[in-house]
Formats: sequence, C-alpha cells, structure tokens
Amino acid sequence: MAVTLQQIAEAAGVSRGTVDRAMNNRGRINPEVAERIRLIAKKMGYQPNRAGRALAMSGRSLTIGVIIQVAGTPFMEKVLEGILQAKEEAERLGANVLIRKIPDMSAEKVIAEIEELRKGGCDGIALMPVDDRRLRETVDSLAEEHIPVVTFNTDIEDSARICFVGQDAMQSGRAAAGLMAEIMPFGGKVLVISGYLSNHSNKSRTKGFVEELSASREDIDILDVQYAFDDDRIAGMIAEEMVKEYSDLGGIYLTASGVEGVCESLERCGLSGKVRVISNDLTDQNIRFLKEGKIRFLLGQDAHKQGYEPVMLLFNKLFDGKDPEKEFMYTEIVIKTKYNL
Amino acid sequence: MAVTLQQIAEAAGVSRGTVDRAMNNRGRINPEVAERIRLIAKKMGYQPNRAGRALAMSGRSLTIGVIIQVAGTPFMEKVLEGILQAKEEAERLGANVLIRKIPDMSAEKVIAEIEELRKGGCDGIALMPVDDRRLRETVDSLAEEHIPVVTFNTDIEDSARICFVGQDAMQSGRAAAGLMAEIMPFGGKVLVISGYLSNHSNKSRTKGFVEELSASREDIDILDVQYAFDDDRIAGMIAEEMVKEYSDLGGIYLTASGVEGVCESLERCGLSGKVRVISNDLTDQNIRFLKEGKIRFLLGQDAHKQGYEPVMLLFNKLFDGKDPEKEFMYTEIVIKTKYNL
DNA sequence: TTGAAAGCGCTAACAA
DNA sequence: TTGTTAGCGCTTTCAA
Repeated sequence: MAVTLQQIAEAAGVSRGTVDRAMNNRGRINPEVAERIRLIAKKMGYQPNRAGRALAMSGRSLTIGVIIQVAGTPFMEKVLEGILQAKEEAERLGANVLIRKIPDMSAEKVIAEIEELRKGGCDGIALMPVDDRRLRETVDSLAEEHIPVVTFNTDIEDSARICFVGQDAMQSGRAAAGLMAEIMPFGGKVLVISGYLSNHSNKSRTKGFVEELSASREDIDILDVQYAFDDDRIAGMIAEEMVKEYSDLGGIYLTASGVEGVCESLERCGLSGKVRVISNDLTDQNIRFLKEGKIRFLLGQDAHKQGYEPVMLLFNKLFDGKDPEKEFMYTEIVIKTKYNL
Repeated sequence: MAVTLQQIAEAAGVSRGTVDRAMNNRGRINPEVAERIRLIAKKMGYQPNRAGRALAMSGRSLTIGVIIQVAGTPFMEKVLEGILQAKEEAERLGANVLIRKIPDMSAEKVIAEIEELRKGGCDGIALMPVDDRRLRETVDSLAEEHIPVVTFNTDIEDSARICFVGQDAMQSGRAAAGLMAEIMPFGGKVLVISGYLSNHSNKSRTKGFVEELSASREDIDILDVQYAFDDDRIAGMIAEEMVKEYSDLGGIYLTASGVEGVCESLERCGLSGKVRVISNDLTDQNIRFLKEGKIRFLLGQDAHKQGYEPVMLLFNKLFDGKDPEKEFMYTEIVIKTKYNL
C-alpha cells in the first residue's frame, strides 16, 4: 500500500491538514515545519493518490478549453477523437474540458474564442492556431495571467505557449525526398507543388524535400517549385503544363492540397500511375488515390496524438503541476502505402 | 456535473446501496427493481466515477501479472516502457501490476511463472508466449478459473485468452511486397529469407509477401524461400550462394533475423546497397543498417502499444468489467526509412 | 430484499 | 500557525 498523508502526519507528529499545506505549498505554515514534513514525505516515498485528489477536487472547476476548426476532414476527426479521449480521461478525474468548434481559423475568431474562455474562468487553453501577430500577443497575455497555452498542428512561433504538439515539417519533406529517391529512375525530373509561399509548414516541407533530394540524388533534376494555393484547378494546370513541357517528368511531390487536380491531369495525359506522386496528409481522397495506385506514398501525421496530448499536457500542468518535458512535442512521420492504411 | 449513484437513488426512490447492487449485478436485489434502476440510470446518462471507485476499492488487491522476456533489445525495452506506463496508470487507480521477467520464453518457464502468479492470487495475466500445447492448456485452465489472459506479440491460437495484441503478420508481408514492387526494376529476381518454417509469424509474413508480389508484379521472379533459422552465418551463406547463382538478383526480403549476415555477404560481393534489402523489426542493428543505406525499408511494430494495451485491457476488464472490443488488437504496420526513425 | 453507515485519500473551510 | 471536520462517489458490511 502506498504512503498516505495521514501516515506522514503521524510520522511527523502533526495533522493531515498541516502535511497537506506543506506538500502543496499552500502557505499558512511554519516554513521549518513544512521543510521537515517534506523531508519525511520524501523519505517515505510519498506519491499523492490521484483518485483521492480527484474526488476531493470534483465540483471545483479545473477547466481546459480547446479551440478547434470544425472542418469534417478525417484528419480533424481523428484529432477530435484524441481530444475526446483526453476529455474523458480528464473529466473522470474531475476536470472540465470545453471544446469550442469554429468554422474557420481566422485570427479574429480564435482571439474572440480565447476571450470568451478567459472570461469563463478557463484555466488552460489548447488551440490550433494560425500564425498571426495579434494572436501571438493574445497568447502572451494569457501567459502573463498564468493561463498556460498549448498549440497543436500549427505553431505560433516565439510565443509564450508552453508547448507545441505537431509535425517537424522539414523532416517530413526530407522523408518524402527519401522515398522519391528510392523510386525515381536515373536522371529523372521532379516537380514540387506547394500551397502558399507564406505558409510556414509548406515552406519547411519544400525546403526539406529540395535540400535532401538534391543532396542524395545529384542526377535528378528538380524543376521549379510551383504554388497552387491549395487549389485543385491550379495544381492540375501546373501538372499539365509541366508534363507537356517535360516529357520525362518522373515525379511530383505535393506539400499540401491539390492532389485531385494533379491526378486528373495525369489521367488525361495517360500518365496516371506512371508519374510518381508523393503527397501529404491522410485525407479520404488521398487514401483513395493511394489505394488506386495514383499516389505511391502518403506522408501522414499522428492525428490522434495531436488531439490527445495538448489536453493532457494542460491537465498534467494544472492538476499535478507538471510541466511538459519539452517545448516541442513532435509527432511521428507516418509513411503509408496501400498496404498499411 | 456528472450523475452520481446518489442522484439515481433519489430519482428511483431507493438507497445508494440498492442502486449499486443494480448497476453492478451484485445480486441480493429484486430483479424488477434492478431493471427499473438501470433504466433510470441509463436515462440520466450515468457514468461511474473512476476516482470514487478507485478510492473505495483501494486496499483491495486487484493484481495483474505480466510475464515478459528480459532480453534487452530495443523492441523489448519499448514494450517494457508501455507496460510500465500502463502499470503507473493502473496503480494510480489502486491496482497492483507485477512484472515477472524471465530470461527465456520456454514453455516450462512461462508455465512455472503462471503457477506462481496464480498462487499469489493474481486476477489477470498478460504474457508473451510461445506457441505450445501445454501452455495453451494452462491458459485454458486459467480461463476456467475466471482469470483472464491477454497474449501479446505472439499469440496462442485457439486458446481461451481473451485478446491478442500484436501484428497482423500476413499484412506485414504484403506491405513488404508493396515496397519491393515499388523499388524493383522490371524483370528482377527476389529472394526471401525466412527464419523457421515452424514459426507462425515467419510463415505468415512469407505467405503475404510471396502472394502479393506475385500478384502485383508478374515480371518479377521470386526465387525459392530459404530458411536461415535466425542465424546470421546461414543467412549470409544463402545470400552469397544466391548472388553467385543469379547475377541479376535485385532484392532480398528477410522475414526474421539474419540481416547482418546478409549485409556482410553483399558487402563482400560489392553489392551492398545495390541489392535491395527489406527487413523486419526495429532493432538497433537494423536501424544502423537502415541509416547506412544497406537496408532500404524496415517494417516495424508498435512496441509501446504491445506493452501498454495488454495491461490496460486486463485492467479495464477487471476494474470496470469491460471486455476487449475485439479478440485481435492488431498494432500498426510501421514503415521506416532513415528519415522517419 | 433493502437501508444505513463507515471508510478509501485528499482538499478546503472553519475553529482554535 | 495548526488542528478538526465535512464531504467528494463509490464499495462493502451490518442491520433491518
């Protein structure tokens, strides 16, 4: 049986309440006594009993807010599942988890939600942000009020959030390059289609891909990086132009959306399955293309973890006072073929 | 706030004790009353409070035994980490988790450990078994005593274990075939080196690989499946023989151990990195070879999950009465290149 | 077949 | 500054 507050109280010749004050730095206690009690507790190997604490604190409102985009993509569904699992676990231990779904992640909307939560007496916030100066300032102001913030999927760099849970985008690009290098014949040409130049994650993936592929396969010619603004039509046009221009185009890497447009163009040109397509994100559509052989490899993220961990990190911080181990919690880079979906 | 037993009791006009008896099928209750109470509870959306239950049950000894091989491989280390995480979670809720490490998994040793645990009043057992008739009988006898058993990593087929947590070996073989198909040139020759013919997992991987590769790449010639008995020397000899015999040998798939022998042979023949090697298991050595480009792809298992889930499945069964959702809990087939280790 | 009550480890309000 | 006590939701024993 584990050591209890009562046992420590007896060993120290004081009351439970005093031990509680010592162990939780609640003040109203003689510092020397507190020190002595903590020493005894340590010697006895005291570990607070979660069930007891949870029970005693139930009714009190340790509230964690989560701001998330509703978009019904399978990725977001999985993120949501992770959030819900964490919510269940945390609520079983007496916490409250409020999930605020908003239709789009404009900085204004997110900030508005944050203010709502702050007014509602929220103790910690997890959010999937956009990189925006005002948002950064809001997060910093939360930190000043000792409301911890965890970002997930997308980070707000150099903000006071206590942790970011998401993918190492640069490494994801490198991994894609490694796969492309495996399947490209000698001297082939490769096209990169990105989303937005301004998007940090797109940029990192592109950089990782280009750097790694140039380094590992000098024989391969990487054509210009094109931007399709997550638009299938534009992506399709780019692909079509390029295959016409370069009849020996052998591979296309997409850092973001636009896969459908690309696949349709290739189909039209009779090159479907011939030009090697590697893409990101485990969307339903991408998975379908993967199954059909139109995409060779799909790089994914651990969506569940991106939902689960932020809530749990906040819970551990608020409930047990435990800080996250690192500022960045990178989720695994998942490689999918049609065989391990 | 969540619904409590007390609230249900009030709603039903009975006492807490009666509600408890109804909800947990403890008997000593009028069946009709019980039914009525359960209905009310369901309507009110009752969810038992874990903290309360844990607290009330603390002191009682819900004990879970885990039998595991000590072998200090990184895989087993991760399995152990998973076990330890589950142990911590379960013990926070008042359970006891006993981990019995044994140096080898001979059926006798495992059975002896099981008997020890059984005598010690263990309430559930997780083990990583060998497929053995006597062991199967032991597991079945445990089931008769209502001691649930979960197998992990390796299964005891057709035994009374309530769940198996591990890999779908056949699918793992198929996934390897898919990768081989991606990187093999037209008309190449592929060699399969397996471990033991009698090993179920080796057999399934081989079957999955051969079936899938023959189906998807009719141009590829799959040479005989050779058995190396997890011996590097034998595996090396096989590889050497084969590259001498077939100068156009393009790929080798290893279902089990022997990678080092194969890589050395290829090195000697000046074919290192040229003959495409795909192998299983994320051992330190394999990872090194992967980094060095001697292995193209490594197929892995979710080791952490294989340790974590068995304990949690038993805990949920014993603590909440919740049975595992399925008889087989397949862990993900992980594809690793040097970029996503 | 049912109700009443003690107690699990902890927190927090109140009393001293 | 310290002690005492009620109570969180549940299980379990004893009494009715």
